[in-house]
Amino acid sequence: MALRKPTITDVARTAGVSKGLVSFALNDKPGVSPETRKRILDVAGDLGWRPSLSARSLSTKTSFALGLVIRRKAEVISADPFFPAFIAGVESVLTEEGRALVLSVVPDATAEMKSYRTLAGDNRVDGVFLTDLRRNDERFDLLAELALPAVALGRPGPGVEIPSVQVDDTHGIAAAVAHLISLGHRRIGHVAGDPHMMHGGRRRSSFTDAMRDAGLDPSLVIETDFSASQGADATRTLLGAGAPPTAIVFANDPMAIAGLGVAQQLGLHVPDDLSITGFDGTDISGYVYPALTTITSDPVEWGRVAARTLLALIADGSAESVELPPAALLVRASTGPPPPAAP
Amino acid sequence: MALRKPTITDVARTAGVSKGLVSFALNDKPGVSPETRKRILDVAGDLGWRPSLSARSLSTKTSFALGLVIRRKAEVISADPFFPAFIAGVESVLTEEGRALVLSVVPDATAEMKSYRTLAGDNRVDGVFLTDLRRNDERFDLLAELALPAVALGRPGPGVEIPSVQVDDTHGIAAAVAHLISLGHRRIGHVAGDPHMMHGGRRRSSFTDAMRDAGLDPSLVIETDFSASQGADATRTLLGAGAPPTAIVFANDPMAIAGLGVAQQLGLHVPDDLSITGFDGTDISGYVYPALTTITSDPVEWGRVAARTLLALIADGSAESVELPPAALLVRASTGPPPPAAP
DNA sequence: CGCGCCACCTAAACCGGTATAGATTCGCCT
DNA sequence: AGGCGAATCTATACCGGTTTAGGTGGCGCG
Repeated sequence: MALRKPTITDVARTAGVSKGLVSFALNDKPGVSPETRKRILDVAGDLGWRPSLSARSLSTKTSFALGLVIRRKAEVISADPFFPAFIAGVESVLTEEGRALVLSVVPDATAEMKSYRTLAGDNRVDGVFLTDLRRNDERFDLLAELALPAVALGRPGPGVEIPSVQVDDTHGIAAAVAHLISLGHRRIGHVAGDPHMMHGGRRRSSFTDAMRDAGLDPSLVIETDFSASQGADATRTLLGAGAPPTAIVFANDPMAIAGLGVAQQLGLHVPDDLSITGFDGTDISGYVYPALTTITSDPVEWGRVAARTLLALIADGSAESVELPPAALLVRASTGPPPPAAP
Repeated sequence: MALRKPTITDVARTAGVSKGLVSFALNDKPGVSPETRKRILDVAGDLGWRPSLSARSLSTKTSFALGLVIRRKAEVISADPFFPAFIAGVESVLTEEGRALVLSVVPDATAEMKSYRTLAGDNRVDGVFLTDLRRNDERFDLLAELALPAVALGRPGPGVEIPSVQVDDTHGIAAAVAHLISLGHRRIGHVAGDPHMMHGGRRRSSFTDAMRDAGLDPSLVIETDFSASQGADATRTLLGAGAPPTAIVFANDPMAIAGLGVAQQLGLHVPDDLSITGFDGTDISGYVYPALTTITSDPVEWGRVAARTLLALIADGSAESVELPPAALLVRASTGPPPPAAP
């Protein structure tokens, strides 16, 4: 009756070897004859031995877990469809590797810093994912101080050496603008995300660049915090201006959906009176009416690749950054030619 | 220069006591004189000592972490706004307690079971949250076998002894039906969730009960998996029927939004031609047009209470179930009187 | 034949805490 | 004065692995 779960000592005794040798066999280190190794592993299998994670952690100082710190106010967290999908991707890799994901959701910068410190200090994780990169991100210094391996989601600014996994969303925004221009739009607005975040800033400058390249006015931009609420406000502001845009490029889907709501509330018909594009290709964006033209990335794949990259970084001490396929424009029903009235 | 982080031995040596005593002082156990205790804690503070989590885990067999296993296909996970908010609530409690949340996202039942086994076997967590309760849920037996403390989200069926934290969503559905009836609706449909899930089943039967109590036909119900996609399909089916309903009660917000999209696509005006209610009170539901009448729960609070309950269960070996304030109806613009044509 | 070397394996220290058994001190009681 | 018990503290085993320092035996080679 195996009441207690077997330990390495049980395995050693049963196999008639020392426990050190069992450890060698387990981690296939040299110095164990093939026959002995097989015998040990067989015995371990028979006994149903699974080495204790805590004991391993204590002696190796690794936790076999990765960390993800998300900084979002509780009210806003649900609005962002990125994380659940990203996490699903991460998990699909981690479970195969017998590792776990430690999640930390914090409301503000102070708590965020403390969270990284605790995660590292308690040896809870062997590495972390860095999301929502910001300009002059304090976290880079912190991670260096803590000697905590990290993979960035998105391109860190120049001078930062940590590996990253990114998609080129520039291309997607440019494609959206090109699409709208080809439909005949000339006054195009942009409801941008948080300019302090790298991706917010990058999408915004992609928009500006694309407009300028086309010889159009790139100044119809309103910055937000990516929330549906501010997306709605921004839309109202844009549409209330003297010469409102005939199309609006939103920096994410929830804001686009909120913008669509505002337009409809104002009695505008989308896309006849106003064209709208989203960003992210969330599930729900295909089911609003009209279905949103949006720019799709693949957050699940992003999670998978980021997890593999971080594991490689931890194992090898270095890892190559990865560029995922660029975000692609998915044309649906929320974009069309501008109204005849507007030139 | 403290290169190495201090250990209990350093503290003991500096304070001039044995390390056992330091351990006692730390966990305020009896047998330490007040002065000595203070001196030890002072020294610990000066040295910046933080007890090693791995070492503690090894000797106490507790991990100071809680687990959450989410079973969702990767494609669907983003659609569910519950989890991010719930997790934010859990975290707000855990960070204060110096505990972490280990998240596991799995695609199917097999992986789910394995996940619980691994979490328990590796001693990764001291307890778990049980979400998406199902009828004859196999997890109850599994958790008993693993001797893993758990708190259920929602009411487990009879005969199950584990503590739970729940909101009475019956009340919310009933309120929605009452609201629609008071507006004059007589043919009301219901796009239900997964009947294998407890909350899906309960909302459905609440609907049926409320309708029957009002003397109305409770049979206009279509079951779905809670996804926007199936919500859209169900709406099309209901509206395409011989005598379509004048109002539809959806079992969650994403389906309601998808249903709204379908209605608009069919040229119906909401709420003049069709009234719609959602469920969950997600952020985005207030920004679609018309803003959704919905039933609000408070998933953040739910997370907080669930976390506290699970911690109490782990600490004391037992905990009281908690009933949260019932879900409340939030009347917005998507509900109104039925069209005159329909009696 | 004796030496060195390599392959294989053991013994024991170690990671940093917790827990238990026993030592010491001191006050109090008879 | 002697003894008992409570309070306080020390020494040490222990949790279950990893890792290092040695030890043994067999073989090739001069």
